[in-house]
Amino acid sequence: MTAKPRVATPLTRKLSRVVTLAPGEIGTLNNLQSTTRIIRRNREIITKGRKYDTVFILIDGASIRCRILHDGRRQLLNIALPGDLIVVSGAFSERALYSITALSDCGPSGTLFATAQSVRQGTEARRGDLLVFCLRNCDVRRASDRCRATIGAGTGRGFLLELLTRLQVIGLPDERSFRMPLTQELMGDALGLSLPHVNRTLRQLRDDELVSIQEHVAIINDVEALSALADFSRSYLEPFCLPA
Amino acid sequence: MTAKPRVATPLTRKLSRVVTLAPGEIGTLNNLQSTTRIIRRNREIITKGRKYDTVFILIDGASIRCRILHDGRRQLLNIALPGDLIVVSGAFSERALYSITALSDCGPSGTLFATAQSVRQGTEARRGDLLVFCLRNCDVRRASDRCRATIGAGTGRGFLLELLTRLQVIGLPDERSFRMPLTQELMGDALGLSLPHVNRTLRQLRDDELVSIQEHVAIINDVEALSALADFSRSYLEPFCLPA
DNA sequence: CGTCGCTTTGATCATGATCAAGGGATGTGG
DNA sequence: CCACATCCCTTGATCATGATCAAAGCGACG
Repeated sequence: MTAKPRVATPLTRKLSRVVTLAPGEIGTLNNLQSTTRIIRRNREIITKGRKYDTVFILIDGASIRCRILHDGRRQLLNIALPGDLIVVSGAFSERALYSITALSDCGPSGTLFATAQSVRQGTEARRGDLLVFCLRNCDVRRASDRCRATIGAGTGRGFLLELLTRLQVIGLPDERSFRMPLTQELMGDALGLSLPHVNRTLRQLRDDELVSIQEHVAIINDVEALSALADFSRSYLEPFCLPA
Repeated sequence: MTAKPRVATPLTRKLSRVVTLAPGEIGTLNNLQSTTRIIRRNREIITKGRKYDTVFILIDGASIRCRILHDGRRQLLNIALPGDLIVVSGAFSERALYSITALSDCGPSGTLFATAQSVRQGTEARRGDLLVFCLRNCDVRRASDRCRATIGAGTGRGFLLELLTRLQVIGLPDERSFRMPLTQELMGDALGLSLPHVNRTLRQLRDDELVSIQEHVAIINDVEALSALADFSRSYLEPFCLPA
């Protein structure tokens, strides 16, 4: 047993579910936090049409990728949480397809970034590629599961469960509550529902004592009942078992 | 057993949009067709919970990945067309999360499969990994765009455009028509709409002379008008430009 | 010839959008 | 310290979109 750096950052926690990380790799990946950028809340992390020479991984905070419909409505295409890939276009010499906006303020404990290039450094190159591929795989599963939240039963009621489960993977102090990064308006944009309707649904869930959101903190009182109501299964978050 | 290496298979066409393929690679990838499996229409290609030792790529035909909600409704999570990755769980020693069902009958010109393992063979290993990663990237974009079709404007009217565009990428004899692989019921399951409603929407589009579907052949009469109506942009299908 | 799978259409009902108004917290300038 | 502005949440009333229930048409095929 060696001297122990921080064992668990979001990125290493997430990857550990997917791959068996060597102790050395954990240290390397934890050091990614050094590559920081200052971005304010509601500012663009990535600008549509620009070229980036690296691949970005979100280390802390939350960000959204969205597009604007021609009638002015906004549509969230992705919500990134710590440990998630944000852009891979840098791996190809391609322009970013969408802008990406920070939901959290920046600063010492704010939204930080790492490049996949630096993920590759310190690990053998092919191994680094594999790690990025694993992250990308998570994206596919998540996007696919987004269909469930949107199309599926209990319209949108599984949304909070998705956030909870994703945050649990990367570590939560409390197993049933988390800080809600989205306003009700954004939840509507993510789910294709109107703001009043989101509000009423949450109100209903609160009345049923399943969920409460206060002061930007969501508390899931009855995960079981809500899962049944929303037809939610967390199987899509089950770890891969990669041969070390 | 055709001796002649066809220059353009769906897989190489699709990859060519994303990567610069070396002539030798094209030949190798075309030969993937040799690894065939016999699967009948409506039969499972992949069974949920089973383990597979390879990664599957769909060469011909169409297949769907779906889940059943507890009220019995069916929900399509993915529609795979030729050149698409079907399962990557084989790359990890993981069980398949969902079953996958063939939409087309099998046979000499039916649904064929290739393993990503064989994609790796004949190309340098890291290069092969990259190709698989590119395919996986396409999945992310597509799944992300699925949100558009589902949540976005013109509820479901962009669906036909998505299929058209994806099929154009891998090659179509006619630029505005294609063979429709889905029944109206399945379209409903994909979009979260009821069968009668899908039918009425199509009926409306036909009355407006934008789209007609007859004998399983869809004809898009006015791509421009339909794109505007559905808020469809095909930018997400723009090629990466990978440094050769 | 009858069954089956797929499409078509109608009538009614419910979910969720839209429009509208107000409330509470936080912040900012006078 | 107050006026006021802004952002976000809350709630009500009405309206439209799409679900549900029901029935029938229509090929294909054994």
